[in-house]
Amino acid sequence: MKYWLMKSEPDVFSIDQLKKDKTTPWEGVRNYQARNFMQKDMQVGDLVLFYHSNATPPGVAGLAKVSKLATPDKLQFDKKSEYFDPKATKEKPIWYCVDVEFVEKFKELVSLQDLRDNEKLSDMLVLAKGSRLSIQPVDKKHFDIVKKMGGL
DNA sequence: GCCAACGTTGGC
DNA sequence: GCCAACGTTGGC
Repeated sequence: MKYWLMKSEPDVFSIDQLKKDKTTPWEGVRNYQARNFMQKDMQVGDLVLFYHSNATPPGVAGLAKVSKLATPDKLQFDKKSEYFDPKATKEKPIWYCVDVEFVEKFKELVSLQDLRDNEKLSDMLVLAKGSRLSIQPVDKKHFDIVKKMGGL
């Protein structure tokens, strides 16, 4: 069982939306490192810190879990989508996404500042300077602390 | 809206 | 393979 942090802009897709939808394909990732995590490392049941980026304030909003192994991201074939990739073919897809299922929303958002203020989290990837990766592995010890900070 | 940091592209 | 130019992310 592994642990992850996945970023989403709440204006685009929030944890409340995920709660409503129950599950969603994590489409639109167009970064190779992030794709590789989904395609190669994620297993069904892995737990996810659902992070709101570009928010006021930014931070971890709750928990989700991987509910389906990676399959080709269908938006890469959709000419009307902003995520269309002309180099991708059905035979040789380039982009993959897992399905993510709602688990629980935190009682209160654990803000980026809250994470920074906790010295036990000082080596968390999301706190590293210039860290833009939208999907990151998280140590179990960090996951447990953040979960507790979120009141779960 | 600004801009630092990082990723990608493409000419050579 | 190098690297300048460009594009994107995401905090502020």
